[in-house]
Amino acid sequence: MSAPGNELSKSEASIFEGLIGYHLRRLSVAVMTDLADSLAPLGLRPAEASVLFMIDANPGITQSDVAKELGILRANMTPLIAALVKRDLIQREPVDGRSQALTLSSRGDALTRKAWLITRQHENRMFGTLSESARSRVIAQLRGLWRHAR
Amino acid sequence: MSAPGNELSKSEASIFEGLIGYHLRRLSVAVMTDLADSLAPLGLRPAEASVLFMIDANPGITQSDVAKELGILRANMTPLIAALVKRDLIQREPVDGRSQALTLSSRGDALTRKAWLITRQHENRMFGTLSESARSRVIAQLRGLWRHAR
DNA sequence: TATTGTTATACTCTATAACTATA
DNA sequence: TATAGTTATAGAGTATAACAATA
Repeated sequence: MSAPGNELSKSEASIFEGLIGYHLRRLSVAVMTDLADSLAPLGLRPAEASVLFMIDANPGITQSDVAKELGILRANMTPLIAALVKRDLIQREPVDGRSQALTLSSRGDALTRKAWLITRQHENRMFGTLSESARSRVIAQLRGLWRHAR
Repeated sequence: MSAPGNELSKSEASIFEGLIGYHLRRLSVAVMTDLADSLAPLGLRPAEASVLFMIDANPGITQSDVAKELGILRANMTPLIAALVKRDLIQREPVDGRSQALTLSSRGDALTRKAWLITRQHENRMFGTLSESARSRVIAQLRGLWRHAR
């Protein structure tokens, strides 16, 4: 958008300029695209990486608890988890007759460390112009708006 | 997330707490969901409403210019525009042998006014806790980060 | 040659309903 | 009765390639 010589830029701005939701969505899409591109060399999508981070921080967590934490529907967790098991990134062990405890395999642990490094580099690339205190303020602002919005 | 008595909340926070992208995405999803729910009674999705707003502000704009402004691929504009024409919300008139000028029909104009009102009410509901100056600062912040990110 | 619009296609994300087996 | 996980399915959003008609 807003390409030089594009005569629509002015009116486009006047329509959506005052809408926070518009700018929020536009930034979120750009950031997610960059994260997806950054993780792609590892063969991971953002949702898969977030599942690995969750299991890494909570060894033995069950599939449905990962789903609850990440806001993913249980029905959609099944193929996601199955793909990670098939790639030998995570292991499943029965807790009882229903639940499965999830842990990272050694390959999964190594890949998760790489994914976490890439995610931090991505954050610095996207938000590195902000000071540490500015980042904290932004996060506090976004958290507050989210708590009110949901 | 963060339901009372959920013992995973602490570790969930510790993983993603420092990531602006995480909070950005979470807020964007919540806001978009509210907007979609708000527009649904009109039979409009956010993308369709944004197309109507664009045509309203730029009568005679072509399909591909709407696509460029909104970041929608031309291939995906075809069914979107076709549906709005079929509902008699917009009209197409040939500019030359290739391009089609888009304008709102009287029904489309009436619906667009309702959609705009709903969008403003949605914004006030989501961000009404912010003062006018705080909203301007948030927009400036998001714009700056977007220009750097894309 | 480049642009407008179309068609076909495919992948991802999200969502609901119905089913099993277990608690 | 409620929960964990699965299966099937469907609707959106997004993406690429190839094509016809026109500039």
